[in-house]
Amino acid sequence: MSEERSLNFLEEIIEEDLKNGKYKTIVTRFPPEPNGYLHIGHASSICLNFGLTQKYPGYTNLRFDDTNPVTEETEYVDSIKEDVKWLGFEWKHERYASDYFETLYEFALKLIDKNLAYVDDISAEEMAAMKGTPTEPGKDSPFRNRSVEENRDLFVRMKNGEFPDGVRTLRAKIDMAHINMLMRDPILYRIKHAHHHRTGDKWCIYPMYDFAHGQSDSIEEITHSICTLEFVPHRELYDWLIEKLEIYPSHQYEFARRNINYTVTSKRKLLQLVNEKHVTGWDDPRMPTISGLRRRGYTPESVREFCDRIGVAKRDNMVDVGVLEFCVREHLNRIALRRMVVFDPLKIVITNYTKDEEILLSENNPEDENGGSREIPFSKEIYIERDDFMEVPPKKYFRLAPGQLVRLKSAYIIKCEEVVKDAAGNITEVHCSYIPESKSGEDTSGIHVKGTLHWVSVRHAVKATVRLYDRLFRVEDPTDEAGDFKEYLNPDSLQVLPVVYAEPSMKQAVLPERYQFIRKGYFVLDRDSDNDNLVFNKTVGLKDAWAKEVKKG
RNA sequence: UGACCCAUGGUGUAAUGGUAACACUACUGAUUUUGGUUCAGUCAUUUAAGGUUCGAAUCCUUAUGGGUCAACCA
Repeated sequence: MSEERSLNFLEEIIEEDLKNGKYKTIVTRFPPEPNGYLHIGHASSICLNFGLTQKYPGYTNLRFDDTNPVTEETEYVDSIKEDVKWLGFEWKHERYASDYFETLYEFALKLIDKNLAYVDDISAEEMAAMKGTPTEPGKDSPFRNRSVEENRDLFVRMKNGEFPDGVRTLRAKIDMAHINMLMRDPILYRIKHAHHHRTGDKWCIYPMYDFAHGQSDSIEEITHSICTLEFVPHRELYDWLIEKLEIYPSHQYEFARRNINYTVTSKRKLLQLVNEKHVTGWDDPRMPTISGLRRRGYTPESVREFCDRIGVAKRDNMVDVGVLEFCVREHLNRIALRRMVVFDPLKIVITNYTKDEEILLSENNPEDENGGSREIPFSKEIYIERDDFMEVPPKKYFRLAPGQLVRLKSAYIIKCEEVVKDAAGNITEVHCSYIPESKSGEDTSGIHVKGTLHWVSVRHAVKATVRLYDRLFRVEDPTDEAGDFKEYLNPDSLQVLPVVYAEPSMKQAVLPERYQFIRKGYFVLDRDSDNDNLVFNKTVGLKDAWAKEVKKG
């Protein structure tokens, strides 16, 4: 039973650290900024950080990187917590960078006292101009050599609110000619007279990312601070600050963010889609957000499985959504209740059926022996799917056609006898005969048919609404195309079928339950449902070999 | 015209100097009361060129390609 699974590069680092005694336990953190909802890319980071401390001794904190009050809101904090929990993880401590504002302020003072930070009065424009370029060194600010006393005085006054936004900053004194642009006297604090979602109006100076993240890691004694590749150049500054501050040495490690095709995973872009109403909200089922996936019907298990399968590495990647879809199908196939729902009805009249009705039994899930079964009423008039009948069938079509036999799932074999049309030539109904000895479970007819159709009794059908989703974008990588990424939105990403016909047991449909509409796909009840109308979201379709066959021609 | 990161099938991830593996996709076929599921099978001389070595995807050099860095964002 020894499942030899190779380690990813972070696990290798950790095993090495554990083996050589560098650490006895490890501490990681998941550090979102509460300025948007979490998306599938964050799920990878969550699974990674929490997964590591499930595998190795230690724990994971949830830390909100809330150092920019103008973009952050409590609504986001709440959604993030909900999403992490939904994914199935428990954090040890819930922390906020804002918990540390006082300490961070002390840290800044310490740097000033060591003559490693100074207050600068130049404007943002001047600063940018003096920053240099990757190939040219920057220039020292004329305020770079202020005395420690003056810096201290000015910084305290910045904190006390004596200056308006933007007129002064606190910068680290490193090297304006440094080859790493981030080391060219980075800004540590800026003035923002803004209301913070947690500290209110207490502060008017706020630390920058580089003066908050590593310090928070250090305060929490995070051993392995894992972030994405774009922070690689920040590591040098991360280490410099920890060294100069003489605080707990956390270490930063970077991995490549996971990209998925036909969607975008950037909070900024997702926010645009929400604000400009291209979707109904952060949890629109088409969104790659955790809340969108949840509403779409994805299970936490399937999302975790996905993250596990795509792994972690340092190379750029573009994961096919097909993997995500495979993961939900795999899980849903095991747990979803099978139900029959006809989307586009064609009425079948079984001419030789003389009973008023009868109750048939059908299994809830063929994958689950203990899944039980439910009752389905059968009668003389039923609906089948319009495209399950063809007057002139192509080769290899084994659904209903004139003279052809077909089985109605969990019921009888029927034979098409007559096609009824209206004056315009449209097929209005199809008359069939049934074979009484072919009843499911007690079939003595000896007849074998290739096709089995789902159906619903006309008289007993329950009306419902179904929402079908397609990929949000028409192209694999919308951000890689010319022009605005929104030009590449898929105009047909949502299709609503206001009325579909479901078997009566669907009246009992409940939200957490997952359903497979036989031969259609997986569906979940949406919160927009009410007593008068059930609304279902399509999570993902079934694999469809026939559709492929048809496409091939 | 700089620094840093990266390069293995269509895709993602392994192989940690000893005859390239797993999964997804695609394609075959078998089973099937879901054209689903399940099962069996097919699909790469590891970006290139040198070098080290008995032996290189792995180490070295160079080239090529991709990515990142000049927000008072994170």
